[in-house]
Amino acid sequence: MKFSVVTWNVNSVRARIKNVVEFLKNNESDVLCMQETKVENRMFPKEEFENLGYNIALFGQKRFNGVATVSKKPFDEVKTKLFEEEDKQRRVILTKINDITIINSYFPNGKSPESDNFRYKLEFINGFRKYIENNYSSEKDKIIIVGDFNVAKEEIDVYDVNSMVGKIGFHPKEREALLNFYNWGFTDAFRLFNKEQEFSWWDYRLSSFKRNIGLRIDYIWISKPLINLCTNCYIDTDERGKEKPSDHAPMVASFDI
DNA sequence: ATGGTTGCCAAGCAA
Repeated sequence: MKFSVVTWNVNSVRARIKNVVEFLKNNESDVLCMQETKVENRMFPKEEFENLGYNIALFGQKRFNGVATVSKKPFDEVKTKLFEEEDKQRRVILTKINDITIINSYFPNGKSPESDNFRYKLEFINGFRKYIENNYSSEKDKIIIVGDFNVAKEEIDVYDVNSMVGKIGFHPKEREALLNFYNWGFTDAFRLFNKEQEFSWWDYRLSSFKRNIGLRIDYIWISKPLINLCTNCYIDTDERGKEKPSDHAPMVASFDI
């Protein structure tokens, strides 16, 4: 049976609701994980998703951050506040559907490598890794980590390595933390199916999308039992070119479960 | 080039 999981930093779910509803109608996604919903739970546009047959799991806050996972199948478990480092800001929500755990995550941006925000970013990534290694087995558990990780994983994931030296999103310290997290035993689903350079985020400024100046900072990482079940993974770049887009494009992974 | 754009929410911050 086909099972599709989408991650999308929507940059405000209320500002993006038309694009999101249109996307779900066209794609019939089983699970959509949204980041930067920028809305507290009581103000979340629930009806638009319920009308399309989705169950909703929310962890929102006013103005900033906020994550939401919607699923056609009911959730068997919903969990927030997974680890200490993300306690203050609402950035992570775990859902379980059958035997598959999906963790929807919005990693801190980090502002600049000299800032407190950057130290928080590193603590967040390290705390997240600890939570995963303490609670899951990469060999046995079916676990999917998705979201806006705000770090480009490899050189191919940035538009120009030289101009990204020391910059936020590609600083050696955050890459080291991210790769350490990855090496717990994840596989980058996108790279199972795509060898070329592609991006998932383009700055709103300076016509970055038109010039294809972007980064691949959104990911779908899967544990070992899911590798052979994953049938495709791609970035829906067209979505970034539509009217009133998010600065991130959705990424879709399909599974045969 | 320390700019530019978007969103929240009504000034300035975060991205």
